[in-house]
Amino acid sequence: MPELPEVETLRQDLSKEVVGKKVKAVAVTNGRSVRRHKTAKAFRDLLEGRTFKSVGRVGKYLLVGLDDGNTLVIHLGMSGQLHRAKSAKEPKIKHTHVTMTFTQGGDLWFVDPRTFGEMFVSVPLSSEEQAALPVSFAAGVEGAALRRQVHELSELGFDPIENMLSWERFAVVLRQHSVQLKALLMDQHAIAGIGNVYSDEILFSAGLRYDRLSDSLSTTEVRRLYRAMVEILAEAIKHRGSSLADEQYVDLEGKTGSYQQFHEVYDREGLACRRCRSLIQKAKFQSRSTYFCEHCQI
DNA sequence: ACGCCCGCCTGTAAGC
DNA sequence: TGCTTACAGGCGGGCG
Repeated sequence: MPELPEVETLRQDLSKEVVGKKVKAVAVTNGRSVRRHKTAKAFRDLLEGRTFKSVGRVGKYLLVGLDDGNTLVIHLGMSGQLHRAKSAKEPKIKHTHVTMTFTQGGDLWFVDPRTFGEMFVSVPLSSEEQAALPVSFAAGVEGAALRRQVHELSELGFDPIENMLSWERFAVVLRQHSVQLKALLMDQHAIAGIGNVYSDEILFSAGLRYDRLSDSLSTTEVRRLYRAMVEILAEAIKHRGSSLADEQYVDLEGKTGSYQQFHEVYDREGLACRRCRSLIQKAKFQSRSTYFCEHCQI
């Protein structure tokens, strides 16, 4: 479940913990986690001996800049975790699929029970190859250089924290499609980083139903949605993300986030809406659960 | 061409 | 009590 706020929390911690560290050894114990590479050895060879220079993020992707110009890309999928181990002797965590050991000491582990997550090293394309790429609508906005460097991510939409559009341009994105709001918020090609949890929280905060069509909003409603998106995500980052009962999101040190205590709708079916006291509803939307307040969201 | 939905996975928990 | 089944969902790909 890690979405933008959880990934951003990890990005902040990683930039303190691993920037400047040199990778001594990489062990892959489940090849599925590095499935974009032909072999686990190909992945290892691109990482061993490299030094981590920076840690960026686009949407739900972590981008670790390497000293040779390549980028280590990490996506946590549903159940991925990164764990900072003090040493390789620490008790193993079940479902640890990739282990990195640093020359300065300490380990970074990639743990992922459901194996939807992945890691890969992205090598920049030649200028001819790059010219042949389809230009995503977000290209040209601030920060697009980072995205172009990782061509695998060239199709991602704008990041609402790193590269938020003006509300007027956001209105254009909404009017470009005629799609239900929750689908648009979760569409990574349009907006990068929002998943099932935060889409519900943003829509409640904006007072809009999940099934309202994106091109049906008044100017006031567009502004409310814009404000809700920025505020909810920023607030969630401040509280180090959400840790839910089954998802078990934890940070590098194994600590949970605390934003779940501020959730207004997600996983609150049958509980009273804190704004109007009517009961929070649960519905199926595109074979996914959706929580909302029938009274507060129109 | 585009939108929907399955398959990939495992752990947890409800239900019979 | 113990087994089976449903559910959780990000994302790529396939099908309609």
